[in-house]
This record gives sequence, C-alpha cells and structure tokens, in this order.
Amino acid sequence: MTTATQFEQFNALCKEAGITPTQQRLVIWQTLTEMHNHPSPEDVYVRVKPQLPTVSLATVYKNIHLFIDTGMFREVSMHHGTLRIETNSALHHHLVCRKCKSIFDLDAKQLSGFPIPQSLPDGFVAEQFSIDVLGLCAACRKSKP
Amino acid sequence: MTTATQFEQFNALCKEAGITPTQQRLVIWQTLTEMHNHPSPEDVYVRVKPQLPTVSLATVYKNIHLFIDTGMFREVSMHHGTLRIETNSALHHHLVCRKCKSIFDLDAKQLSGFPIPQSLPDGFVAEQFSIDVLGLCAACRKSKP
DNA sequence: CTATCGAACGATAATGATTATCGTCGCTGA
DNA sequence: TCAGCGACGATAATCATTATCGTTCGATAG
Repeated sequence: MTTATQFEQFNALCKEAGITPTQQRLVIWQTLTEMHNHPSPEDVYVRVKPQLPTVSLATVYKNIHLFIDTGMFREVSMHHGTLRIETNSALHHHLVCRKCKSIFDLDAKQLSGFPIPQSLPDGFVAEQFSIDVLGLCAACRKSKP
Repeated sequence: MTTATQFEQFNALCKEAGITPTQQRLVIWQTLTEMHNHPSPEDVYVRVKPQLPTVSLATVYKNIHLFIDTGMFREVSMHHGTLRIETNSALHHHLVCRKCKSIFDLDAKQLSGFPIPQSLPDGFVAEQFSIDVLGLCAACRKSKP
C-alpha cells in the first residue's frame, strides 16, 4: 500500500529526475523500496503483477533502466552483461566506466596487506577480494550526451 | 607460436587440474595468456580461429569454463549474469558465493580501513567503490560436490 | 596392428534474458 | 474537442550461452 508521503516522495523524485510520474512507475518504485535483497527484473515483475494485472514485463524493464539511468536506483554489478576472462594474474583493481562499461586494470600494491575481516556472517568463507572503482572514463566524459 | 616451455607448462597445468591436454585447449590457453585485457569468449574465438580453422564457438565456451572451474583462469565478475537491482541504499559491500552466486550484503563498517587508491590513470573520474568479497556461503560449503 | 571405449569436438538447436518494434491509450495544451 | 506526444502492452527479434547429439581422436587392451 502506498501512503500519501510515499506518493509525494515519489513525485518529488520524478520531478528531480525529469521523468513523468505514472501509476506503473509508482508501483514499481514502491515495490523496489520494499525489497531488501537484489531482485532481478523478473522478481520485480511477479511482485508488481498482482497490483497491476495488465503490466508488461517490458514496462518493468524499461522503468527499471529509467530508474537506474536517473540515479534513483543502482545496479549491483556494473559489468554483468557477458562473461569476461581475467587474463591479468597480478593482484589488481578494476576501473569500470558506468557508461561504456569498459574495464581498466589498476595495479593495487596497496591491497596486498588488506586485512581480511574475520567475522563474516552466516559461515561465509572469504577467499578473495574484488574491488571495482566505478566512474566515467576519459572518452565518456568528453561525449556529453 | 607456442614454445616448448609453454607446452610443458600447459601440460603441467592440465595434470594439476586433472584435465586432458588437447590441441584446442593448448591454443585457447595460449591465446588467453597473450591477451592482457578482459576478453569475451567471442574475442577469444576470433583469435583462435586462424590457428584452428575448424574450432567451434561451443568448444571455446566449454574450455573457458573448464579453465575457470579448475582455477587456471578467473572471470572478471563473480556476479549473476543477469541484471540485479540494488535496493539497499546504505553504504555496503557484497559477499558473493562463487558457487551459487548468491549475494549477501556486508555493512561498510566491517570493511573500514580499506586503502583507497589515489591516482587513477587516463582521466578516469571515480564516483563510487564496490567491494566484493568472494568465497563460499555456508550452504555451499556443506554440499561437497 | 587393430578393435574398442570414452573423452573431446563440431555443428546446430534450444534456451533465457533483454531489447526493439509498433499499434494503442490517455493526458495536456491549443 | 482535437492534435501531439509520451508511456504502455504485446510480441517479435536479438544476443549470449548452453544443451544435444553424432562424429572423431587417442590411448589402451588384445
């Protein structure tokens, strides 16, 4: 159920993002704020469907991307699309451009002595770290749009 | 061109990994060691093709996965292959199980003291960090195979 | 040396996620 | 009221990846 304040908050967010507030967007946004895990578009769709029986999966996709592009939500991984093989066996970070999704290596001597946290929840055993620095590469900074 | 020592090294790696050294695997492995970026299976395929004109893309995929599963190479991102939305707006990082790919949130305080690299190359503008702790979740540790 | 057996290959169909297309709907302003 | 436009819904198309399956290769037993 959407409260009045949530509705106002959503309208304010849309104004800020420069997008039209619609019923579908409200329900999708509201659903996302209620989910505290890392849902896929399909997950969102099945939760939205009962409230908007005529909604299309394509609409869910379109609006999720809209939310991400306007900064209302983030995606978990900036490089999820296709399988990429790591050919650099040295310890290093990644620079990931959020626009063109290209990946640059960043040598990380600083990381060599990184203290592994001992108390990870749920019996999780850590083996390795992977650090992404997200931002904009030089090429994408130049091309404004 | 594969040298004698590379050939020996590859054979040793295969023995260690418990897989059969084949001509296709040698060429794919050799190609990967020569590429210093983050190639996709398709990228690898087009470089392997001239040396093995009859090779199939499926074979490239199968052997890349074999290399990854046996630890001869790693993949860049351990995350799901699908889009996931981040619904936790608090500063946090991720525990990622390398087997079932499930993602757990890790409060940022548990990773405090992380050394942030200062000088980024190529005019890259950093906006945000994302740290993945890779390992095995409790459930996957129990199930041996 | 030849027959046999299983692993690896190659070709291709199938799948799953995502995106593009396109006709329709509903709101806003003339 | 009517035109224009953005958003929607349905669905076709695309792209990466995986599964299937018949064939081939190589090691080994006879």
